[in-house]
Amino acid sequence: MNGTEWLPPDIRAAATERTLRAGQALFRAGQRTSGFYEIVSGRVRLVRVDRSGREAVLHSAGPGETTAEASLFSSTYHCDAIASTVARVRLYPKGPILAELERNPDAARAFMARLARQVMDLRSGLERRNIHSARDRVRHFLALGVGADGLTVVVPGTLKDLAADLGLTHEALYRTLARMAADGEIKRLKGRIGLMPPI
Amino acid sequence: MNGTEWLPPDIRAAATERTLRAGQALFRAGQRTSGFYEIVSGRVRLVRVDRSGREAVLHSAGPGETTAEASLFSSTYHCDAIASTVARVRLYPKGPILAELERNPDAARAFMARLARQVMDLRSGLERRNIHSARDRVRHFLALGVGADGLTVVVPGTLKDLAADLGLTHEALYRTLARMAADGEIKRLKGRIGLMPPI
DNA sequence: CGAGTGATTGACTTAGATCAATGACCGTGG
DNA sequence: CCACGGTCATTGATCTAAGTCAATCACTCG
Repeated sequence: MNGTEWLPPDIRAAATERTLRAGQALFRAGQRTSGFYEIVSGRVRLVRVDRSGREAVLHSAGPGETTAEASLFSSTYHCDAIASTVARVRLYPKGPILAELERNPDAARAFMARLARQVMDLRSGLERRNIHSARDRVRHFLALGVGADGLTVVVPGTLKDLAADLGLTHEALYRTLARMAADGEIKRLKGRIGLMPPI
Repeated sequence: MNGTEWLPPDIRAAATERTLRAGQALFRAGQRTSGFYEIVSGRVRLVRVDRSGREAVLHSAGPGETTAEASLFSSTYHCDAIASTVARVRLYPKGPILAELERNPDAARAFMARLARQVMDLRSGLERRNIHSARDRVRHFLALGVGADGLTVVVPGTLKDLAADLGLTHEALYRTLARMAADGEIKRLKGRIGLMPPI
């Protein structure tokens, strides 16, 4: 879902890489946009800083994720991008990308499909955050994550990562899973969670 | 930001409206996709139902919002759309829309820009939900919402709506705003919130 | 073999949810 | 014109789920 496989090879080749020190700015608000970025390693955050110096994080992207796609459609950046750690990023230059999207309907369609999918995923994430109970939040995740078998859900990465995704502390997630397992609602498997039919 | 102004007039004209009773399905998972919808009035939710009958809400859209955009790029729906209230919806038929996007680069670009912008907004929403303290969540909202003057933030709709947006109960929001005002961090204005420079 | 990280569980605290009541402000229909 | 029902805004009291701090075990990787 992440990554840039959807880009035609020639465009991908046109990308350039760059390394940032922790705290270094990738771009600043007001600067002319040069394209969007894929994070190769490390983390980069998009922040908006108010007059009083407080910063509000808009997005934080890690390896394999892309950031600042919207910059393709505006002439200047509207926020700062700062490396949170040492980071390696890959710039996909605006001009060639836009030209390709204009010329090649397949690329355009792929890009739109990708964006549409992202919108959906983000919406379900947001919807999930509206759920207050930890247990129901886990249930929501499980319901959306069931594989084709309808019986197991693969846990992407570590449980800690999942906890962050769900907006819970890892302790809260461990406890919730433990209780759900004790109640026979789920079964803990290696890297997966098994769903038990209710009664 | 919401709405469908970006669509060329001829396409907008091709849309058809339809009224749903509360609880009535707009479409079901597995059905062939016919296009995406704009909600004219009422609310429609996208839900995925697991074998055990529990439903997980993916998204809930109100007046002026669009839903199921991703269906443009897949042949069948992957979730159900159910009217939560009596609702009037407007269908933008897939075929003509896709054809237009293919033929007209400007429309395509507008569509992509719109999606990209949505992705950004949703990301900041998600980022905000990662903030635990109600006060910091409000600060995040304020920091992102400052108008050009850099001094006031317009509150879209009622405070209740805002509370839902922020993932707080309305009581919690009222209290937080009251405390922030008492501390001189903000000033309550009619339909807006004034920011006070720190000290 | 340590050092680092994930997984897990316990004890304690707190912020925010929940329940409840009140006043202000509509619009509207008799 | 005003009484009524509805919603928003606001504040108080109480409760609880989840956050925070802390300790332990298992594991993997140079």
